[in-house]
Amino acid sequence: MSTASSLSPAASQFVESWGSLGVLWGLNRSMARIHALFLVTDEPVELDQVAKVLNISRGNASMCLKELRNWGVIQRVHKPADRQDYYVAEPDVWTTFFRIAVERKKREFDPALNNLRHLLSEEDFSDSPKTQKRLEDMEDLFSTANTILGSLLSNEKTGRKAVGLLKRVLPKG
Amino acid sequence: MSTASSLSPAASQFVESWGSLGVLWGLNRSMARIHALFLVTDEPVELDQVAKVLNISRGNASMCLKELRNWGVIQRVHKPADRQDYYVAEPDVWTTFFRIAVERKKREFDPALNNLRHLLSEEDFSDSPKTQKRLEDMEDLFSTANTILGSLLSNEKTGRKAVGLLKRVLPKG
DNA sequence: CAAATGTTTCAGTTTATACTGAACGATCCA
DNA sequence: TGGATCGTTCAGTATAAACTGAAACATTTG
Repeated sequence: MSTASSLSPAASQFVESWGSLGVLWGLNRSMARIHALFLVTDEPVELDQVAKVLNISRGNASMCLKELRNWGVIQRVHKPADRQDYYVAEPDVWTTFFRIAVERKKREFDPALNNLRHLLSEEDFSDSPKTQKRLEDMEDLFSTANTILGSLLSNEKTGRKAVGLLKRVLPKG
Repeated sequence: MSTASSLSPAASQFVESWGSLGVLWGLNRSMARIHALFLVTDEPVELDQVAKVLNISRGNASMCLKELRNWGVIQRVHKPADRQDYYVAEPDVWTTFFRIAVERKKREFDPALNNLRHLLSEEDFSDSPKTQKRLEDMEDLFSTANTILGSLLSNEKTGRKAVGLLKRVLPKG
């Protein structure tokens, strides 16, 4: 698709679109653009190329690459007799999706649930039955979400099966 | 729980925690704090009280209340012989959850999917089979998500049943 | 071990988002 | 009809998030 140093118009458009679209995944604009670049590039790419092609600073590129690696959606690779770091996208988009989901649950959902549980156990809201009920329902909702997410995300294979099953079993919207 | 003009320490703590936690739902801090205020308050509350109790401007309170109403998570109510607008939270937290999910799909997911489909149909990425495959997989992933979400969210009752089923059927994380 | 090459960090800056409060418009009531 | 009450809007301001670029750090090689 793309050469090492510039992008075709089509690829470029994809990169920019993915930039906004990536917010859905929880990536910021630069991270999403970089990820898109890898998605449309077969060859391993190194930091300088990323910065140059996307017109961002090396510092930003470095931080984003690190973060994308933390999320497990790109990998660092090396070429023989070349000490530069190259990066490639995780080839399987479903794996990518699951990795991000797992990571976001860990970073965002789990602390929120702990916080909520802590609040509801420490504090006494019970002088109003209606309020009490609502907060209990809220905890139930979060706990249920936790159970389902935990199950779907504990194991990628299980998750994929469940997704396939859901797709077949659910009535058409 | 709370009187009309101030909050108990417990309620106050809940409001502040929900403020950060609400980002998970897609609300900003003020919206989440206001929503939390309604969750721990039985009586209908009016704009001035919201602004005063949460220490935010009337303008901000007004905009947030409007937005929360758009999301369908609070309702406007009136007292006889009183022309002020009062607001109460949707009492059912699952309904609240579904309304927000429906709204976010509409606002965030659907346009993203359209964008992606448009890109993949208009542009030709096919000179690299690997890249082409990845983009097709991506479209498949989004389409599948669309089908599942559409089904779960098309009807609240269906959605609730599916959630209950999932909870029972899935293996423990 | 010094120079060259490649990577990371972070203080300062830019950009995007959220918030304020005064002005305006609408509705009610004397 | 004119003042009072209540709600909304929006230009300006504050806060938070993202990004830059130069300096520091690490690694390799002659």
